[in-house]
Amino acid sequence: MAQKVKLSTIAETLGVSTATVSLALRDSPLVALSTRDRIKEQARALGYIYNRRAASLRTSRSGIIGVVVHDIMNPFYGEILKSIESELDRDRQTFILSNHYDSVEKQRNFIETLLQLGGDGVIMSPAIGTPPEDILLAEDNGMPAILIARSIDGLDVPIFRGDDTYGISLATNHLIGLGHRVIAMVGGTDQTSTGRDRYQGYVNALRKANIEVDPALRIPGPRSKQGGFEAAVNFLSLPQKPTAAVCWNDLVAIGLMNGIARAGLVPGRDVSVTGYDDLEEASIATPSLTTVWNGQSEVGRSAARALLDKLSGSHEPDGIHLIKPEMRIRQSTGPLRHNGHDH
Amino acid sequence: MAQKVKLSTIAETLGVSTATVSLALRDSPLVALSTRDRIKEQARALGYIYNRRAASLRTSRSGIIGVVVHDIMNPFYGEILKSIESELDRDRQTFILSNHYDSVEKQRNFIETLLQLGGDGVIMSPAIGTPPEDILLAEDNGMPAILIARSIDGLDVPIFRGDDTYGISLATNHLIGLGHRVIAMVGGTDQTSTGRDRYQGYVNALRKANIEVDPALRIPGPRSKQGGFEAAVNFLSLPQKPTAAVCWNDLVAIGLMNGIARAGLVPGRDVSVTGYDDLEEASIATPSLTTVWNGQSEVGRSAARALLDKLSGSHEPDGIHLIKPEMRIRQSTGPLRHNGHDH
DNA sequence: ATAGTTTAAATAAACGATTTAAACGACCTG
DNA sequence: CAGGTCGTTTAAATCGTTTATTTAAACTAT
Repeated sequence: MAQKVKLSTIAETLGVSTATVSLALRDSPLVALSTRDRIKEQARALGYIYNRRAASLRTSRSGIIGVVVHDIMNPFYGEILKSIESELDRDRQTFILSNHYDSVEKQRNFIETLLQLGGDGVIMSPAIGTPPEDILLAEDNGMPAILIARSIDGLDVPIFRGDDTYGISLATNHLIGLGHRVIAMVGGTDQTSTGRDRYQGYVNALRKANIEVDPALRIPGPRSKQGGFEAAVNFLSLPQKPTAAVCWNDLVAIGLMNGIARAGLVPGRDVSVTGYDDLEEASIATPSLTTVWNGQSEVGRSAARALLDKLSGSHEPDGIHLIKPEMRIRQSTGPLRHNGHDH
Repeated sequence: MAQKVKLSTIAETLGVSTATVSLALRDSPLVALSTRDRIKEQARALGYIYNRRAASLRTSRSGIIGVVVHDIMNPFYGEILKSIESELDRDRQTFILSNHYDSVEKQRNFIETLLQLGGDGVIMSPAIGTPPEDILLAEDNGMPAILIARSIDGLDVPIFRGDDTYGISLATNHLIGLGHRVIAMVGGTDQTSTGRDRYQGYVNALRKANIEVDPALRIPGPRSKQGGFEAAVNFLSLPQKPTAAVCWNDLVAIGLMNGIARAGLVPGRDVSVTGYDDLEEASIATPSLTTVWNGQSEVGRSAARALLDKLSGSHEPDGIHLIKPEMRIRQSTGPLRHNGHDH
């Protein structure tokens, strides 16, 4: 490796000061145009590489933004991340990604690392049980946080997420409209705000239609394809013989449909299934999945935008921002058939 | 935000020098044990946050490792990333992730950013058409690179990947063993080393079984679930009426099966389908997918390990490292049925 | 010509850590 | 008691930028 090229290398070979070089490379009008060109040309010729840690030590702006979610391999977060990425790219910000797998400790480690690196801000979907202090740690050290997808009680930090209560009621109403009366809810957990909101939305819809809410029709837990697949056994052996399932998300729904198919029943005909999120995959599943679009791209885009705005001081995006979900009707739901699915 | 706490803050409140504090916090035996304890306690009490950019400016080691792949949302890379993550975590290295979506330019930007941040090393699955210079840019600036999954010709950099030629021949042989003679190959591209290797493996297996290779049985292109789904139409209208398909990867295979099912045929009975990679999803697909395990976890783990070893100077992992793939037989393949799949 | 402006470049002090050589005191030892 | 050793601490240089302040040169206007 050749000797490292720095500002002073350029300065010396050109007989100017490092200050001039620094200014010139950032196109400051304080430097004469001709000098600027000469300097830039020389920088290129020498293969100069800007040292951001030296710069940020001085300026205390690193251009680094952290993003931490439950699991980046989960396509729901994947779609959010994609839109965050494209928004941050536009502003030439580097983003550091991490999973917390719902471990508060792993999440705290990440925040600490980010602080050490001088991160400018952080976008996060907080781990289950995140204490407000962990977020305050970031804020108190000058690193603003924006929440996505999940809320934390007792914390005044901007948050962007879908309107879960409303969204799940859309799905439930759709099934009720098709004549279903025994509707199970598969997956999710009461430990997150999202989990509580979705269950509430389901309950609300049933009540409004004068259908009695039977807690035994709730199969909590599953949040993945694998989970939905395994829940099928459980679902099919419910004594109430549900004719439809409102699932926690698309993954659970697809897994559940696979499980149902494995048992010899036809999802969409014998049992109606709804998903949630409207992942790309929903439309190519067999049968294609009736689901609720949860505004992933919108959530990611606005959260990133909000953070950038906050950093540039243009305005404070405080409070909660709800994205309105939309129904997507496909083949996995159909009218109630009176012969049911006796097996 | 309270006044920022730095080494000198601790030093002053304790009446020692910053040198002592620096040494103490890193547990140097040069500092008396009692002093060390006093200092660490004070650091905690004041909420001191280590400033890595200041440190790395001096030491030129940042603790940052870059990882760039085609698309982190692709579960194949996801599984690799997961094992890289856990290996790097163990060494308390921060990793910065990026997609290049096969854009050489995006990839170069990433490498440049990483250099600016003083990245210690980079693990990458190079974009299609990556010129060797782009990798050398990293190496020449003291940032060693390790390749995964894809090779680049004319470059002497360690690489870890599955043995594609061998792996795909396993799948092809499996189908031949079941009696199939008209076997299509769906997906992939000749633009990557992987693509060429897999096609070669397929051709080799057919030749060895004295089956004529018909180039028209190759449907190149698809690499995603969506792609496989769309390729089904194409596949089903081939005049040769193939009874089996060797797919580029699990995603294509699952998409293809969905497409086949949509056309009223039963994958695994009317048409045999093999995948490649053995993603978690393969076993819960309907029907469960016969596929080839491609050693993702192994690739990720060893690549990360190799980089860490190289950084610590313990040893150079030069050359190519091939992971041996293994067959996973499930429900999506079955013996040739002589009534075929006329439709 | 002279004072006053403008423009261009240079000087030097940060930023917050690490590290090396030197200082210091206490404690031997012959 | 001069000199050496050992354990602990520190002063000062350094890493590569940015930026406020100075300085120098070049115009302008009177």
